[in-house]
Amino acid sequence: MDVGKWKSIFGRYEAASFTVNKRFGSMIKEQLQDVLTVEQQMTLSYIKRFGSCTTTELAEAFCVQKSAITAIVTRLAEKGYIHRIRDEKDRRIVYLKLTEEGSNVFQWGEEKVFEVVSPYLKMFSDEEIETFLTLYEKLASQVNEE
Amino acid sequence: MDVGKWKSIFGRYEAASFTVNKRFGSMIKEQLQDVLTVEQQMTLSYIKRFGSCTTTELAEAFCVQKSAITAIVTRLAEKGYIHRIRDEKDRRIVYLKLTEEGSNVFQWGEEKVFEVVSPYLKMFSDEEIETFLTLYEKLASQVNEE
DNA sequence: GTTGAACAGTTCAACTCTTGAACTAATTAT
DNA sequence: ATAATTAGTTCAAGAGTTGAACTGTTCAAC
Repeated sequence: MDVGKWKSIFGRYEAASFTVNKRFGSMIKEQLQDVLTVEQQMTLSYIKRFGSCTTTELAEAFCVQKSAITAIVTRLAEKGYIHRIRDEKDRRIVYLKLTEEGSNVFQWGEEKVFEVVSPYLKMFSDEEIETFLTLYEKLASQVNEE
Repeated sequence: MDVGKWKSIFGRYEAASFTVNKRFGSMIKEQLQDVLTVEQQMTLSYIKRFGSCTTTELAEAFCVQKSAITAIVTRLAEKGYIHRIRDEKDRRIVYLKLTEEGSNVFQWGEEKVFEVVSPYLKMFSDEEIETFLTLYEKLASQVNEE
């Protein structure tokens, strides 16, 4: 019931996320120049966080087909940012790890993204940012339960 | 000062937005089937909201080059969802309008997106959702000031 | 009035990302 | 041993994007 209320809330969410995503996306892309694409930076980030991971894991985390990950990883490997290492026990599995250079490039990119995003986060009061993040994280964890 | 605090806040924001964007994006894409892409739906949405608009306007709103908009609009026009109408006074300008069919398809798509997103918004209390949206909108408006 | 700058939009080649189907190779189940 | 499953890749096709070059139109300065 009260469909109108939810349509209105949905509309507000839609508008805010559209603006934030498009603007941040564009600014981040600009900062990463021709060194990395946004998807490539996120891929390095994921591998960095877990130390190493598989194509299948990345595909699930990014909500895409495995072949999409293969393409991204191949480009990153060609640039020398990623190693492919076969599991010795189960030789179907390929572990992805950052190279030294990949780790450095990721660090550089992460700093660029930080420089884009953090000025806007700093416009909030401590209480506001904590409240906002808590609710955003709640949304994320709910969306994450499939 | 206190760089660590902001790195931590940034990290939380990054993680939450990654999850929400990837999951919602994937679910919305699935719902829109082969009828519309997410970008196409957003394009119809923008035109619907303003009644009519130009390539330049869309390029600014979407933070992309005008040639990217031309490509999307061409595909939508080929499907019969958009009309291109030249301004009689300034013949450089092309107004984009939804056709009857375009309007219907947009309505259908918007309902699909609503069905994906609204269940998650409904998991929040009235107060939470209001707080969250207010802060998200504040972020959006700050990001929007170029 | 003519000329040149600016503007709106399109075209094109090149690239990234994505899907889905077909495939290889390895492991597991029956 | 055979069949099913799993991990990953390859490939063709299509969407979205950029940036440069282009058409056509308007406007400003001389």
